[in-house]
Amino acid sequence: MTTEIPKQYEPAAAEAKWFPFWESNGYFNADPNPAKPPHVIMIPLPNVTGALHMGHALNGTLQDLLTRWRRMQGYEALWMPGTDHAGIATQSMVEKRMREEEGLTRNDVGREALVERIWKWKDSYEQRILSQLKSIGASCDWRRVRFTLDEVCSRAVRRTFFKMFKDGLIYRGKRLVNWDTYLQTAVADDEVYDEEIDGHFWTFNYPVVDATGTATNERISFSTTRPETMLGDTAVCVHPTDERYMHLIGRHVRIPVNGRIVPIVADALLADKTLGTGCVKVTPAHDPNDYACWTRNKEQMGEPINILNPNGTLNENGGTWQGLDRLIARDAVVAEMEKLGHFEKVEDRKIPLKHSDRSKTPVEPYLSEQWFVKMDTLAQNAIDAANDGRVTFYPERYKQSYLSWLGEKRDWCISRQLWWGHRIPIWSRQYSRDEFAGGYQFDPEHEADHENAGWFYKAVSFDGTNYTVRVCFDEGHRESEKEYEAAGFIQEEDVLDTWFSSALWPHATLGWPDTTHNPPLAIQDKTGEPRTLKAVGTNEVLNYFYPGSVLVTSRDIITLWVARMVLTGLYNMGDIPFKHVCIHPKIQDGFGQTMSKTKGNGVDPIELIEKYGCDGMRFTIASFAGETQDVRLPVGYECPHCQAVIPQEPHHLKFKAGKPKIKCPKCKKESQYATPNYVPDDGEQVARIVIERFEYGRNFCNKLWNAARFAMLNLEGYTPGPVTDQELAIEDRWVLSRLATVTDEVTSLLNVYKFDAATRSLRDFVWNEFCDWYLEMIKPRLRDESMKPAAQRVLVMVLDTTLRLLHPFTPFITEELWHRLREIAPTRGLPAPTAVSDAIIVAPWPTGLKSWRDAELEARFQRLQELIIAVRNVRGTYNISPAVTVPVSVKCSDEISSDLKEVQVQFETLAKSSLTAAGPNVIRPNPCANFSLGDADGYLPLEGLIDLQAEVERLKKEAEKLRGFIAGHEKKLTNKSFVDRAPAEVVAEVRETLAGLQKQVTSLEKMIRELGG
RNA sequence: GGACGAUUAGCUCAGUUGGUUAGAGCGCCACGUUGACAUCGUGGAGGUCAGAGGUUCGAGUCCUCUAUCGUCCA
Repeated sequence: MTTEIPKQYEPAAAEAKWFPFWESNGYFNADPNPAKPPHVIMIPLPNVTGALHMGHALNGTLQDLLTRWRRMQGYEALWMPGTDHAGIATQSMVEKRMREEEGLTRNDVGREALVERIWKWKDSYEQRILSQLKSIGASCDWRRVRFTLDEVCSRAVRRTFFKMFKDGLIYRGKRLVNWDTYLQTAVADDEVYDEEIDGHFWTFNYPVVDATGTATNERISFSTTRPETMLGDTAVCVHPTDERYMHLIGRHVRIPVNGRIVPIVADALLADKTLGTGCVKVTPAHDPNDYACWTRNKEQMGEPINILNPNGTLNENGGTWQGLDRLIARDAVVAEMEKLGHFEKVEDRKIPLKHSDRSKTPVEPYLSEQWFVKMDTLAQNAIDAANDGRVTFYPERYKQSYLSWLGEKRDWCISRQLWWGHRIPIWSRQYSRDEFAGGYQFDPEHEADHENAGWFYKAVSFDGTNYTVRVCFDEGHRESEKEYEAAGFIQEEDVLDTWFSSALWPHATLGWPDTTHNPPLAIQDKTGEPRTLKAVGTNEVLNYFYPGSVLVTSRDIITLWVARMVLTGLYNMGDIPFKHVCIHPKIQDGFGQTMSKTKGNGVDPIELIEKYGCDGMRFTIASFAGETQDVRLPVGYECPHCQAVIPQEPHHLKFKAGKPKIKCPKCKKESQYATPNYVPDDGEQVARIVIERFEYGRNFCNKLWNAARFAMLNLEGYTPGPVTDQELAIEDRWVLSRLATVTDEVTSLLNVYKFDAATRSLRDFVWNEFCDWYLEMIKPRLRDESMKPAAQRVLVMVLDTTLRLLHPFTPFITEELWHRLREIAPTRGLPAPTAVSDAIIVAPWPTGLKSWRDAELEARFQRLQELIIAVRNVRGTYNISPAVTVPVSVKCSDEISSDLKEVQVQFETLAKSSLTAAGPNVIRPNPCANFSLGDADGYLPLEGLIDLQAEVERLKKEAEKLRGFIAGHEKKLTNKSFVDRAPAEVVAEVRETLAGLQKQVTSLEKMIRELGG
């Protein structure tokens, strides 16, 4: 060994060294390779609105873990990286900043300039995100990085839209959106927030009319907070079983302010008998609930009536009030109703109102023209794929949310009134009936040629007055597009929903729809000749890597994303995009709130990596990823003055003006603290974020480091060579048996994505078995020249296998140790050694250890451990100085005694004691300290060191505990139904345990008597 | 309103198909720096498994209800 081995693991050094090593050697790259099976993971593309937090770190860690594991197993393992343009979120961030910093709106700068600004934003965040991913050790094929708006992905979007339009799956329809009248755009549901405002609650009535439209004496009363919407009413609605109104159902009322006659409909979902008058007005174009009611009662109500212009003023349906702002019109309508005698009362009321997050103004529900994808067949295909098991969810229960959402088959609204995104590739023009009949200016043959060539599709619709011609082009026909533009065709202003492009991610990133070339690499391969095969005229990358293996994501996008990927994969590729869907927990802060960018409670993984090391972070976070629970990470701030940890409180997360400070309760000093809301002053000592749970992983890494350090310090003179059965000590056979078991466990746990159990299994093995017992037990042999070679060989083999098992979890430390170990022991293994690989990242995953498993030996070994622990227990109880070696004699069967003699030397190493005698004839010395294990009784003659009175008490207490135990068992056995009905082996087991307990308590009682107790 | 999940030690979580008197890490107490590791070692204290019913020979585990929390969909 030439290099010093530090006493502490230094993560930063290993991280800086090994990531570039892996990347520059091309170990992350995956190319079609017929000699290997593929394993493919597509990253859940992070959006470019902001930096990653611990939720992403968990997601990334698991994908990397799986990728590294499969790579070691011999798969051609591709982990495809990339980012998402996230339409509305990104555009609104940029618009907001532009407004705040320059006072400009998007209309001031125009479409092109805005989009250019957003690209700049994207570039900087994408870089940040990708570097964060690299910091967590992500072994993505970085050459293949994609972005949903890049050329490759855009082509896929364009083709999919074209195909769907041509197949009649895309149509134009009306939909209620949240309309921001200030910014004059629709905003998504997650871009609005609720706020209570002071408002009014008016009650009016409408006169009921007879068949001729003449008012009767009856009136029907209702209440509203938005009287102006009366102008758009298309019905009033009552509950079908409301006795006050049942006789009116099917009759009509007249809206006094505009004279329109509308029906009285019955709808149990909208009307509530117990609220107010029990009757409500229905304005489908301006209220989501009313709109839903309209969809159920279309035939009676007629078309919804939109009364608003995009800027919030009344349109032509406002009659005399046309052009007035809706709020001014509101007063006018109230006054008119009062004048006409239909006003009943008004009261003040707090009204919850949706506001646009972007303009902070109230949004209006607004019926607008949108583009939709028909879901019936598409959704059904995706449902079938999950039902017949082509797509499997882990854990299984998440299949339900997938199925129930798809089962609704609600058509997918894909248009967004934005500038950042894939612009809808439809050009349209209206023709009057005469114009259209007078001949169509494009040569039909010309169009037919385009259509036959497969890149052009035309759809004509007629609304009774005008014809609308819509044409759709596939990608790559700009000249033809220009021809149509010259003829007055205009391209749609709207862009596609971001999810439309991310739905194509699994095949778009592999180059679809280009089936004749491999997809271009985003970054040129620095490792020389790429391994990509050079067959001509096919897309081998797509052929080889599709369908993918597993999608790793969190449950909140099962509907938005997972379902849609399956649906488009089936539609475009005729095959599912991935076989497994692994749903992992969500990361919450200490208050049970999901970490998110908007809440400001996100913790940057980089902070934790700096503090706990990348591997420590990964190991900890992998230990969270099990079947059920979401994970809480209580956050603290470390006082820069005294290092005390100050727990985070909710107010720390609220945005405050100025530089927020935190006061340390211990040293009473104040300091600025790290939050996503502001940047601390330069040179200021900042209270950094700490999450103490991550010490778990950091400590584990340090333990591993030191175990390996110990091993390497004791490998002087190591020689490779076979190890014979005779050379294997009991601890060797035990540790190998345990290692074989753990290897099996970890492998099968990873197969079903139980990362938490896998980390536990590994930690327990490394810490509680390898370190606590095995390393201690081989110390004597390592000091003995004749026994050393075999001990070293076993030690090296166990360490080697352990490192490989750990590599997917903790890649950096294992790579570092692998290289250090390789210097000393480049050839190793049992029973006969072989040369090891250049790097652990490409070392084979451990297999074939089964023959080492020996359950009987493990049981014998466990008896030895219990004996050692019992001795330690006595030492602990009497606080015997570690400097003192205590004598122990053990009364036991010849069998146990022979095992004991084999490990006699271990009593010194493990319990600082000397085994003076063992066997059936051992006589109990008196006075002494005692323990009983049932089949082995131990005596420690410690006159002067122990308090006999206390010893009697201690044994009595122990016996008492056992008697309780025994009572429970006896009770069971005297219970006839238990003996009769429980399975025989369970009854036998209880009998056996009881016998052992009785033996143990008998021994204790004897000891107590002999001590005079 | 619907669906899914959670509630186990002071904190954060395990607990496989029901089967000894329920485990881990951190924290806490005592002792310890002997040549791998104080980011450590040894020993210890600490839980009527949210509450109430039920099924069963036997329930943390299965069923019903209640309470609280989380998430998604309306």
